[in-house]
Amino acid sequence: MTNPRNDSQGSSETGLTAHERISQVAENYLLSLYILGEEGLRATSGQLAEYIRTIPAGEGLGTTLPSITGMLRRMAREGLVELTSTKEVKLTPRGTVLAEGMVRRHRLAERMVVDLLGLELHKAHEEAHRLEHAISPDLEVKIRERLGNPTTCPFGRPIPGSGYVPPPGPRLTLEQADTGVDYSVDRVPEEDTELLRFMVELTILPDRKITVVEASRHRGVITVRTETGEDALGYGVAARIWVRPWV
Amino acid sequence: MTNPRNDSQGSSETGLTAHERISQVAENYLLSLYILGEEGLRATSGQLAEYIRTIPAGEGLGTTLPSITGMLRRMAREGLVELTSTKEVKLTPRGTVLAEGMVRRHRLAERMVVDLLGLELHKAHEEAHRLEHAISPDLEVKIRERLGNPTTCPFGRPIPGSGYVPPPGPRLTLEQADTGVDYSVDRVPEEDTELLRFMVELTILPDRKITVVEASRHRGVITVRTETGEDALGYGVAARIWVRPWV
DNA sequence: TTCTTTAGTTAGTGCATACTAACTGCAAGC
DNA sequence: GCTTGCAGTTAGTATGCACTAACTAAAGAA
Repeated sequence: MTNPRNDSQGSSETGLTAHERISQVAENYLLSLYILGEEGLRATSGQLAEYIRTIPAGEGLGTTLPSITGMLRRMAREGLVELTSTKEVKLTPRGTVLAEGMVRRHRLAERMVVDLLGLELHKAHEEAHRLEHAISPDLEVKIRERLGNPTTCPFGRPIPGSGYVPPPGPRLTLEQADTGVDYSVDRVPEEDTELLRFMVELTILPDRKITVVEASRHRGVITVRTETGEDALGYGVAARIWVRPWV
Repeated sequence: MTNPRNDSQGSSETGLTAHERISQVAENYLLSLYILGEEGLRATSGQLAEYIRTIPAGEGLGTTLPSITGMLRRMAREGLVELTSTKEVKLTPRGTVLAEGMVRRHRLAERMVVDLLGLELHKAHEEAHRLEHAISPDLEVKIRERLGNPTTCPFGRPIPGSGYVPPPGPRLTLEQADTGVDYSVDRVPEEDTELLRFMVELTILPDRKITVVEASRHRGVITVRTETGEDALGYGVAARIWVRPWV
């Protein structure tokens, strides 16, 4: 058996972490399930497959439906998830705790590689997908301290357990935004490296100002103005960029 | 198959890294073999078992002789090692390159967690054993830059490919050191956390001054004076602390 | 209502990695 | 020169996690 280890690490701090030893594959599943939930998507095997496909961090894929069924069964056996009758996957309380830990470490890792190590933003997500498995409770505390207790990742998503408070005002996508109104970027997609490069260029980044200059629905193009210039986005892309009113 | 992936990352810098995708277990073996070589030990399965036992970073042990035999066979098949007739294990050129990479990342990780994240020294080795598997060529470059191209890990061991030049003068263990002469600590054992705590306390740390006050072979005790005080060490411990003449 | 499509499961396999138990082959003692 | 012991291998087995192929059930099209 590869799994059954009972470390008794136990982070000395907020008591957030249990840090049981589960496989990296299971860790990926937990993280994926958490994020699906966060995005309000139905957590089915199919969705899971889709999300897991975006994890490039190497290992041995695990992307076909049967692999997922099998893995979920194992995780259900371990008490990490429940398979509901409607073919949906639910995190158990225990699974939720572990999933939160993964997401927390993932987003802290993103912050660390960007803020502390100066990695280019578009590489942060992928790097974090490796590092998230390698951060112990002790190290997590140090990273958090060193970063000054950040509450979001560099893409604007909240770090679980960080005391994140959503900024006031409604959150909407750029697609839904009004023309001529100033918005603050809330969060941006993190996994599309090419898109990210472009967004860094145009400073479409969390907390930067953005204004829709023109939305041409029939052309499927939205023109935005940012601190650094003006450029056009497709509706599909615009729908994945979240903004909130500029204060 | 879990293995056969052909990433084409390729660090943009010194050309040190190929970064093929091999399993973490194989990575641990490579690292262990490299270090056995470095210590001048005969790299047999038994030695390997012993060293691997000191890797606490979790996974599924792998510590019995048969496991090691099997793993070595697989690695031989992959062209990472050669099993000589004398029951010794030799790294192939390819294995050597990969092993060096592992050791490099391991020691950079140690530096990072200590110098950049403020982790307590006695935890550094274990953390690095996790992180070493999660550092991509890109990230490695950033870490190295951020650390100012260190040439040794915090325990005084050279970082392969860093341009480390051994300091002048003979290197000897504290056990062999002359009484009353000033030495500079060269390297200290890294895996014994309790011992490390003590050494941190007494500043028996690389580049610090140390003097043997009294060596009492029959009692098996060596008394040393450091910048922070004076205390006694057993011969066994003293034999694992390397020093060089104080300049 | 029947047919087809789609999502998901079950069945059957393969490989990596771990283990225990039993064997071999050399070195050290007597 | 036998015997004992240790180091290491071989045999046999288990588990995790991946895959393909074949099945099923629900949803939509005809």
